[in-house]
Amino acid sequence: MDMTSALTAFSALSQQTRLEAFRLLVTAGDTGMSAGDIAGALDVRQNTLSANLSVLLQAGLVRNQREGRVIRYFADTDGMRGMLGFLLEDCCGGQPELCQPLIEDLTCREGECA
Amino acid sequence: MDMTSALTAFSALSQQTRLEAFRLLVTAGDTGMSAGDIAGALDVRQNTLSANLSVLLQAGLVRNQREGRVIRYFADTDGMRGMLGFLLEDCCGGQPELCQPLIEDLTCREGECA
DNA sequence: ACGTCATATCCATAAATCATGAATTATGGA
DNA sequence: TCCATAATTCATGATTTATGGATATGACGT
Repeated sequence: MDMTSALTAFSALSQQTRLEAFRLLVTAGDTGMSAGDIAGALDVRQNTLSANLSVLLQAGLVRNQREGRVIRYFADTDGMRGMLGFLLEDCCGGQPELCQPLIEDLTCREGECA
Repeated sequence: MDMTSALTAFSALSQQTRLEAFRLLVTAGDTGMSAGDIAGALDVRQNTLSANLSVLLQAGLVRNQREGRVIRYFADTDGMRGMLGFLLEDCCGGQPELCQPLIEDLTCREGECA
């Protein structure tokens, strides 16, 4: 992940509809959601959502897949990882004590996870 | 962290000078950097950088502290944590298998850290 | 008090971004 | 082939954002 890609990713998440859509897809996990369902859930017009999804696509934060008439979208884990890695890159290498508690907090609490 | 704060944070990081400044501060850790040093390192005009730092401040991603004539800036770990937590919120709760590898990859490898 | 250095703020202009409506492509069923 | 549905693309006007010059604040040394 380079500076330009990271900027594109952060920029993509800096708009309400896109951030909401992305979080929806993160929650949906491997199941994903169709463009129409996302539009319905967020109460946004179809073309507006479509434009926003394509921004997320270009940013590498979501993937999509045609299923008949429906186009299903998924959060792209690799894209997220790249973005977050870029942000924290030298934090971990240079200043472990800054990075460690941050990671710990993100990790699931109380064994809820895995 | 609510939607509005998260949007402000992502928006703050979606501009090159600000993203560079923030990463610089992440690397600097507890030492922080003066506004002037940041401007020098990034080769940006003083007033432009000042405006950008104030955006990062408002977004809760950096803190600052006056030291005589100099104003020293620091990455705000709590702010970062809030932003990332918001982004991954229901990923962890709802779909552990999506979240876990992401966290693992961010965690320092090979015991380099801590 | 004065000069100077380090930052911040104000203001105007240039540039980027966003939601919308209209038109378009692609798919599946009758 | 014709129609309806799902989604995208395009052009536009409105809003937002970035930048640079000038100016203001605040702190230090003399």
